[in-house]
Amino acid sequence: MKRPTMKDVARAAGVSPMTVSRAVSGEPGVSPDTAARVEQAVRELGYQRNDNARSLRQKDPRTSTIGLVVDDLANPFYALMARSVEDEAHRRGFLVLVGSTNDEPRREREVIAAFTARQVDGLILVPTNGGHGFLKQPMEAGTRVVCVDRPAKGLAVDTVTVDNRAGAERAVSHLLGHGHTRIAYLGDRFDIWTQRERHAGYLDALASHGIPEDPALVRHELRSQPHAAAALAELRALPRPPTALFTTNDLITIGVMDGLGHPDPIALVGFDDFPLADRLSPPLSVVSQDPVALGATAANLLFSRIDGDRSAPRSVVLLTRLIVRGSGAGGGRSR
Amino acid sequence: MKRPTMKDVARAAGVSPMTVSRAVSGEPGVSPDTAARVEQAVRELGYQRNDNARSLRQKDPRTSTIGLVVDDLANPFYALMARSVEDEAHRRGFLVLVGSTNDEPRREREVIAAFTARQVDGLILVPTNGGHGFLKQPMEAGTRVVCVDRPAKGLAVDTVTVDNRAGAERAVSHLLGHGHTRIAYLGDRFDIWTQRERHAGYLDALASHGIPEDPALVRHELRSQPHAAAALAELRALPRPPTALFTTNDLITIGVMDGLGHPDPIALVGFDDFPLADRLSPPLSVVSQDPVALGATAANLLFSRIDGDRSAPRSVVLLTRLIVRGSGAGGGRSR
DNA sequence: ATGAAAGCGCTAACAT
DNA sequence: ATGTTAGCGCTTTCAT
Repeated sequence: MKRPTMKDVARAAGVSPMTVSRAVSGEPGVSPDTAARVEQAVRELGYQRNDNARSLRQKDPRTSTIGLVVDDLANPFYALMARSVEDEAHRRGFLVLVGSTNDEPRREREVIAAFTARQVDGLILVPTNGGHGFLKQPMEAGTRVVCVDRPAKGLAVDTVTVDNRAGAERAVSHLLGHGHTRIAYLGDRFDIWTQRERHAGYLDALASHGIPEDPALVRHELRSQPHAAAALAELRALPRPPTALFTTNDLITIGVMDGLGHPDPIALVGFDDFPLADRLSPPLSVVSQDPVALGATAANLLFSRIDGDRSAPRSVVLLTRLIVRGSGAGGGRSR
Repeated sequence: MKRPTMKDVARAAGVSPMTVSRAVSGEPGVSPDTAARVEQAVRELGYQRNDNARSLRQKDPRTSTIGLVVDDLANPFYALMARSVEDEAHRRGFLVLVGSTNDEPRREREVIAAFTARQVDGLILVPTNGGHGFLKQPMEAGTRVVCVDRPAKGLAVDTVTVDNRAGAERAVSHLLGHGHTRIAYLGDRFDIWTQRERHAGYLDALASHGIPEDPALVRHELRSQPHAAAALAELRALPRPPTALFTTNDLITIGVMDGLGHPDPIALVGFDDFPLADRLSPPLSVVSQDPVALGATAANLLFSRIDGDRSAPRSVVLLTRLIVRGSGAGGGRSR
């Protein structure tokens, strides 16, 4: 039972393969009568056009396939983004190949190489911190690229991010506004661009309120919930412990939660909203970003490039939103 | 700047295209000296083999691409599954096309048709409730199919599920063991196989404890958190309200949470574990299933089929686990 | 409206 | 070890 080809359909319908091609692709120049006979043969044989072969020969060399390369598809944030990209692609008749990098430059390269070898028309990329020179030649050959969530150093392509720095600044200012002066920063890997931005926003807020930075209150490289919990315990053991916390992603926020109430209450604002954040005690105040909007914006940019837009690379910054729920007011001298 | 082909590389290296083919694919019969010259030309031109063209001509007609079709990629459960499938695929040098169906048979067909038109070697499918006759011809033509999370009615393929019925039975028995006799069932769309199974498990537990079923306590079609919350309110207004709840997915569990404490406390066991379920008040007792294991198992089955396994379709049932955290003990006469 | 010939980029099969 | 020929399934181009 091999896959039938146009030749088989042509034989069954008593026409030439070329006529089948036209009929199957809905092109003009086929009489209604012939079209019906072809359709009949297609149904009988269960014929389906081989789109790989098709795109090999077509004048317009598109495969109608894009690649989506994220840090980790299992991360709800990227899952939402992926779904959003998929919907935009589906609307346009495009398919989506997905790959996770684990933030490893080597795996990123492997995945992208496999994608371009399949002739994807474009790539939506959450870039790792590694170099991206390997993208130059595919891009010259026509592969369009859009970065999302973070920019790729030295890569001049459309990029969609959120205002990480301003969002962090607002979060920390909120804590400052409640009278806190000793605000700890709990962050993830500092080699991730978003983390550096959020740290800069933290410093911005302190500076604009005339609070000197205390290095003892800054922790980077918190890569898991236990790391975050341990960091909080250390901070608590300080001679002058913080009265408030700024956590830079949901994992850290959650990791730190259990230690919020005792011995003294500590205020908290976290980056990233997540389900149930409003139902915890205390309800968590967070900076929220919209992964669906990120994905849709990136996809729209990519498709306009695929459709021929050759203008200069654009940089789109989406806004974050501070959601005040209560955890930012507790602790400190305000209570 | 068109994409260079083997011909271009051949010219640059002063050899025939066939030699380039052999060199690039690492096949024997190329002198080290020639291989080096080819490699040099490849680098200079930024050549990359066109794998679509390759698979068109190869004896073994594989594309090393599989399709993953889920209900909704944004759902954390399927996102975890997808990541797990992707990892298995990556290990074997396969790529993954993804598509969401929204549980709509029509979109399922569209997505699968687009996948098979790209000659995917196999499909991992969370089937909708619609018919799957359209899969027959691709399968005869060599496309392997594995169902996951739920079976496809009338489709004889490998299927990986969890013991939904037994898991539900255990959950409800747990509540019965705490003295509850009026246990409500709050379920999602009854046309979803997993929901019917969980409902059957609910009835099993009642029956084995000699408790008659009370139709007033059974609610289906709860498709969102507000629906679930409203259903609980109605149940509470009953002359003889339930003292415990069995909820059949995380959305319903969460939707119902706010109404758990007042006016009377109600016990709860939910199907599906989710992040922070242990940190809510009360901590939620749940039946947990492992999406990563589901994905990995399905992928392994699929790849063994792709590798030539022609044995009869298998059905793999993974076990769920009852996680007792406290919410199952409250309410009822046990307090 | 239909078909024949050529060729997309690659590799199987058969030379040499 | 290397090259030549043919052809995968399709569409372009140019007939008719």
